[in-house]
Amino acid sequence: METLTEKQQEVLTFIEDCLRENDPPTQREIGDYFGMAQNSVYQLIGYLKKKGYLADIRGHRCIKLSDAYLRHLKATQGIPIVGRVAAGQPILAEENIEGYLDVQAVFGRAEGTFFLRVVGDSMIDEGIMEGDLVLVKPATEIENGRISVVLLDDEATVKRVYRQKYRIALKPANKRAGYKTLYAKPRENNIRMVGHVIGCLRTVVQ
Amino acid sequence: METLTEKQQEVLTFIEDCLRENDPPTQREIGDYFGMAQNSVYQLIGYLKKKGYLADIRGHRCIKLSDAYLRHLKATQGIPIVGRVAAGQPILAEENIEGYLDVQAVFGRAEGTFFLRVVGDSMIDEGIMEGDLVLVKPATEIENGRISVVLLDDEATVKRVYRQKYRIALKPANKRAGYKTLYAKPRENNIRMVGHVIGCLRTVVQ
DNA sequence: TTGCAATATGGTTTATTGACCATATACTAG
DNA sequence: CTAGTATATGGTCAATAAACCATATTGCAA
Repeated sequence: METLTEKQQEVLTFIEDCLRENDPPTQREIGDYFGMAQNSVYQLIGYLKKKGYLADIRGHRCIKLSDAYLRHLKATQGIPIVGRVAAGQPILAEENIEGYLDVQAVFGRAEGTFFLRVVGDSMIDEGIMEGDLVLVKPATEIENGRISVVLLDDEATVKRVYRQKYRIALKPANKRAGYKTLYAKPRENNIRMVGHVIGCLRTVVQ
Repeated sequence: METLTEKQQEVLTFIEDCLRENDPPTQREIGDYFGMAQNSVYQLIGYLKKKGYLADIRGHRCIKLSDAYLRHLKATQGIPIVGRVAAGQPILAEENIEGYLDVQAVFGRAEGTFFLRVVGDSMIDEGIMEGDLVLVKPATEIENGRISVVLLDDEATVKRVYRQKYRIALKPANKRAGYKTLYAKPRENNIRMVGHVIGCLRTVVQ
């Protein structure tokens, strides 16, 4: 994106702050904040629109960030992910950051996803432990080998699920305890596919 | 919170939708949307203010949710957490929901938290696997027994950390591979506390 | 030095907006 | 049956806000 002057950046930041709080400012409010006339703001906003940071719309108290800038923010505003740490660098140095995770994008409450609290340790070899929250994306179709949630006799179970010729295999992952693969027949057993596990989350007491 | 009539609820929902997109509506815009006069909206808004859903402020295009309602939303708007599934109930039925997780609150980029990509399998018994993202809250002090991130010779390591008399113990969790506890002496080794692990996150290809 | 971009001001105009009036209807609780 | 609440309308008005004009200053690049 085109670079901004210091003043423009200050004003843009102020506008962003206001918008974040759902309180779009008037030109006068911005002017008051920075101790300048409404008119200066009018012009500043003109520049910000021309440079593509603000949406090019007119109207009373209608100031908005542009779609392009919004995309830009989204791409850079996630939580930084630190990969390998370069020798001698502070941990959050540019070199160490392998990307940014937009938590909202991952866990966005978009398509009816939900968390399921894991009971039992049958999937411990997959790093899914008792008490974890697995993020479930509802689905009705089995995808062979995917870690999925199925409802077996009104019990929600997390397993790797395979569709076989006449039955459905529910494969646990706990070598130590030696859980056995469960087999369910759609006719005989009360089984229902709930969804696929698309994430696992564990929070530790802070 | 005081109950709303159907109309009031509709209008409130519309206002919420607009605000979510940082686009506070005018009374006229709301009226147009529902096919009614600006005046009806004026009155509706009056009710919503009286019932405490909207902030009691006046001004042009200054509509806002009240603090009370905002709090209420925050408490109920997270991703639902499904616990035990009651017999015969749909998975997302009221009875099954043990709470709501406000992902933003947990992962809020508040105090400089960041994710660290886990390398190696030394903490696998704690369910922290290679490739996982551990959420790290920066800290300088060791808290005995907490899973922490330390920088040992410019290598970020996740371990349970203990402060002992003359050394620091870094305890892995992988019985199968038989990793041994590392001991580091602050004088001799280049060791630095980075932070505590406050969460672990794994996302699966969707 | 000339010209342009950025910043700044005061003043004026026009459009938008919320507020308020009178009024009407439907429905419910007492 | 009556009073009150919620919903609805049209009309008017005052406040607010953005737009735009003329103008000035500063600093930088050509």
